Amino acid sequence: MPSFSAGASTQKQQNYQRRRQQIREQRKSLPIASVEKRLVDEVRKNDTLIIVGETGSGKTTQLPQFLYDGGFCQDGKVIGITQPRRVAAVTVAKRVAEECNDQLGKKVGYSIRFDDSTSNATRIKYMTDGLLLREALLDPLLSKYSVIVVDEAHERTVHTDVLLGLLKKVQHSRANASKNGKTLPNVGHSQNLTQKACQGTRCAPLKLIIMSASLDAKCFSDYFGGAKTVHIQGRQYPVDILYTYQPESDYLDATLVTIFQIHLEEGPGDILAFLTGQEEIESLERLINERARLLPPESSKIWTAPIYSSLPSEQQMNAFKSASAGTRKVVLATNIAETSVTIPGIKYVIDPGMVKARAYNPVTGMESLIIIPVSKAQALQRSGRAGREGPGKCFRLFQESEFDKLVDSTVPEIKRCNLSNVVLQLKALGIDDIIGFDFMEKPSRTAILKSLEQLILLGALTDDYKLSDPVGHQMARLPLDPMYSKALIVSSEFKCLEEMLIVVSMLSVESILFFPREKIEEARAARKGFESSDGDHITLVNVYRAAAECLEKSKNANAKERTMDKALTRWCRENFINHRSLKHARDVHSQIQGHVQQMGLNQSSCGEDMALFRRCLTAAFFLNAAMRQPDGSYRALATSQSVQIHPSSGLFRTKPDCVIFNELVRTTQNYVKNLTRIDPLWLAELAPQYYATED
DNA sequence: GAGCACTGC
Repeated sequence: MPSFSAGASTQKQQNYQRRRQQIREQRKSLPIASVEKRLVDEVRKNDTLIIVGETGSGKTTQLPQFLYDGGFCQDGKVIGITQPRRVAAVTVAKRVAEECNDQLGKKVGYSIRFDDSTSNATRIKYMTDGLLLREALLDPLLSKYSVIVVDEAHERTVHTDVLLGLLKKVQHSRANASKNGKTLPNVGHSQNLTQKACQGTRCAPLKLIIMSASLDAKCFSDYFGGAKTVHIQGRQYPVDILYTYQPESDYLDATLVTIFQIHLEEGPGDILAFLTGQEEIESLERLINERARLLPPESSKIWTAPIYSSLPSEQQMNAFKSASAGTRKVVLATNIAETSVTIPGIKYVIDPGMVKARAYNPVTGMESLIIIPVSKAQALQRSGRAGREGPGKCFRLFQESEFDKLVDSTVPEIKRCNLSNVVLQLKALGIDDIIGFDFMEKPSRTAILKSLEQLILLGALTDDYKLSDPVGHQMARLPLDPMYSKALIVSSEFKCLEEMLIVVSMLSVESILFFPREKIEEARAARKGFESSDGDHITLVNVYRAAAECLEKSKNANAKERTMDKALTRWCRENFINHRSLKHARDVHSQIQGHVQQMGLNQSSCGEDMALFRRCLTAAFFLNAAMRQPDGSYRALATSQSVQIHPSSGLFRTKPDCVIFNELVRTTQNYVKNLTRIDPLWLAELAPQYYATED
């Protein structure tokens, strides 16, 4: 026995040494490794540095370690690195912890919503950009950070843009604070918050590093007063770009033809085609499989793998599997494959040049999804997906002259979405002048005014645009759409917070009920069991409670957590409920419950009194009321738009006189979703400020 | 009788 165990441990030791050696070599071979000293020097010399690093440069994993070794974590200070996506924050943190030969959550950790793996010992902290914004509400000077690295800044998410504006301000405040010792200037931040944050600590200047993969670093540099820009080489194989000679009128058909052209004429390697949505993917998949049957028997086979975000995870995994010998994999993907996931084995990319994008009309306040041409940067990102493992080819299904006409980069999200949440956050950070705020790219004046107006109607702002006390402060603390935050506060007064907490949790996630085309009747029958004739909100409460009951039952049977989860998964399958969404809703529920407890809101249930709950829904969502018209259509009262009840609503057939709704989407026509029937008289009674009687 | 790019707190 002793000799055996000694052998095993020697073996283990050898494996360990080999792994360490492998990591050292991988790190040394990264393009960024050769410029470590120069980078650390530049960070020492410059308060703000822009780093342009192409894919594969190693900037995300290496730079924080260089800075740590360079002494930027002295006095317990932390290096924070923000990412636009949760999964990136987690995977990079795990990798860096391994490179540091340390347990995750010690020196290296990550923090994302619902999942915190940091400790007092954490010095290199990966997190989502939205989370850092939340931290700023509690510590406006972000005083524990010596360096903040904003990664993937070129993606220009709303969170990134707000964060950049905020960091610029924080940097000024901290620079002045350290110059003046303890007398603190008030640079936009509310005075008492700033003082509290700096009490007893010396606020050293904040180092900012903006990392971007796009070549267009000038906009970042300009924004930060001509900040120094450093370029780091990437490691990417060459990709041949091919254009069509003629314009293609039908990009779906052109994609189909190109897939078979590659399959029959090009060497081995998988294909990735970018489409705009689920419907296109499903129809192209059918077409490919029909045509694949006509291939000559001696030719190699084609295997299609769809991937888009609402596809259940097990089915998404298909796209990552390799095809069997003699078969070519064709991945049909939405934008999810552009940045969020990397699919191995891709040699050919097909880019029809279109994308489904969110659009916002600040006049009507309506968001919609429209299909538009991609930007140059996006086309570049897509073609890069062919060069991850070897030289590749990208087939752009448009002419080269069309490429030149594309916009350089995608319009930042902040210019095409509802800003209520952004404005509320900025107000809570003590930034009062929103119109004058130094955004990197300013949203339209109309959009800002629209959100200010909405926040006043919700009672978050006073008539002179100040954050109201306590409602505005409470609303800003809740990580929810402002209208949902307000609904919780209202429900506390109506004594039905328990029900409203369930409703806002369920409304905050992707759709809970799902209807597979092939089993539509079964799905409908399953929903009958939860359905309320009063409308969809109460149906959602019923679903949530039934799921909780299912979990409670298996808990009483002393089941282990895994068994409980299995029971719930099965229950979801039987009832045609999206398990991922339900789990997410339960996470949101428990997080928000913590917040409302701290705020001391009245946590009671309305019991069986659903009329009370509907009155509460009316008081909360009065801005979204619609009346039936003689022709059977509806009119949204706030905007006078003509709308229809979406067929997914339980009230689709009933057609009540008056409803409140939570979503207005424009597709083939204007649809309202998530409805509850109400008495029209309640509007004037419960929202007199808005529905003052006209006669 | 319709359908939802992708994220995030």
